[in-house]
Amino acid sequence: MIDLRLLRDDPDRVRASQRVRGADESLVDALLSADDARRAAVARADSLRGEQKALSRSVAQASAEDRPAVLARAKHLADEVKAAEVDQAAADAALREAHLAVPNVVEDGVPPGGEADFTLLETVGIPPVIERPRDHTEIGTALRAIDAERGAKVSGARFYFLTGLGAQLELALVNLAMAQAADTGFVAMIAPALVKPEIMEGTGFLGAHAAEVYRLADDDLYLVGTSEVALAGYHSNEILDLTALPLRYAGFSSCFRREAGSYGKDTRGIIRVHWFDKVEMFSYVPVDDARDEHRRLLAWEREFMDKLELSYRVIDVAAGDLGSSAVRKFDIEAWFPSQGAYRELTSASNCTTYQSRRLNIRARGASGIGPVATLNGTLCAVARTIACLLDHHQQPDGSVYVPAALRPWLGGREVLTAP
RNA sequence: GGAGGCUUCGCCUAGUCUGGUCUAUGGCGCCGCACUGCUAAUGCGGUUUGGGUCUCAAGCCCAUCCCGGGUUCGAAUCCCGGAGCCUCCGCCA
Repeated sequence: MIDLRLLRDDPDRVRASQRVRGADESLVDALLSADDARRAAVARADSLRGEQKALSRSVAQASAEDRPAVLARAKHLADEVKAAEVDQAAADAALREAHLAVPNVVEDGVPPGGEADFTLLETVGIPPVIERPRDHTEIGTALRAIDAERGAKVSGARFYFLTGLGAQLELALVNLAMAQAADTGFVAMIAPALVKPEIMEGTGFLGAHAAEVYRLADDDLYLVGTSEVALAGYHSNEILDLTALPLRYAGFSSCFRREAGSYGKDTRGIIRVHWFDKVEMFSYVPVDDARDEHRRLLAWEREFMDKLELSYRVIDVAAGDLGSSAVRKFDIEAWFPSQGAYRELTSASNCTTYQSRRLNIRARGASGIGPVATLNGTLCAVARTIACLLDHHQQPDGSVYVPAALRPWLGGREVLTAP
């Protein structure tokens, strides 16, 4: 939810944000009028309620002969209050709906446009030159690290087993990511993959991307699509101590995505799957520090990429591709030789106060209680990272080079070879 | 899954049976002031959270006693539904 005060004071800024997102500007005016309507309804109900309260109090003191008349008036007033409260509830609901429909106000400098309109910030490393590169599915199958066929047999398309070296590789990546996070001051977390509706709603994933989310109807729970969800919900309905910020968590959890509408995309291998594990960085910071924290998250993501000795590029995602919560998003795309293309491995988003408002997370400081900013960044989305490692570090003899940073977690192994 | 108990403004707590100055008691903590060589102690005052109004200052008003309904002129209090925690029984990795 955006700040209604900002909306009232500077609606043009919100309109401009909608424009660069390619989103509907009229939503801004709908929100403004819903806000006005709600305040009017609240004022009316409040004053009626005040009147009724005063009259009610007088009932006990009224003399016996006055009482019936007072009661009759009070009863009438009670009906009016009830009607005003119905109006207020409707106005509240209308405001909330209009409020949820407006995405976060994008940061200055974000490129306008859609998916293809990103700005290239930097290219790091030189993509390896490989003659007739094989893709990760072929390599992973030969190493008996990935068993996609049995994944499909047991769970369906876009499922897989990591076996032997593949399983060890996941554990190594998770360990490496968690070790880096701990060194950087993050609190390690193993987070639930099932969350309540209000948490899912609060993180903004039930808007435009609702079709992506698995829902367990029998239990009214959602499967998270990213570890960010549980980490954002962790402090929901809390007032944090401003001096205790930043609070930084590194969460490990499974993530689930329906991949609705992605038929035909990345059908081979484990690049786009219904389930994968992930280590995610999540920060709660003072509002003024969000921009800097965003750059820090990106730097830590790059550090991890460098440890994996991957060549990659950093892009500034265009406004139309941001998602409702983020004001800006930096993606790291690593080189996949078999595809001759850079593919997204990590993503760092600054959600400013958008999620914290929805989840009712605030901070108490010297100048009172105020909002906090939340940010998230991928440290390691395991399945896709394994896919990239196999592809990027493949050797002519079919083995796979193991980056030095990963070796301690793989028993010192320098190359992966078929067992 | 079954039975019982509990949930009050940061923490603890009074109030619930018997509806009405509950505009929620007291303690702890915290903040301010006073006193005092300093600290401590003591005294006085303040201290839930959100919303509305407003010269966005004070003030005033409304909501808030786990959540949602209901009864009533009036609900922390009565009724119904739900959640969480605790104890016991059953089941279970």
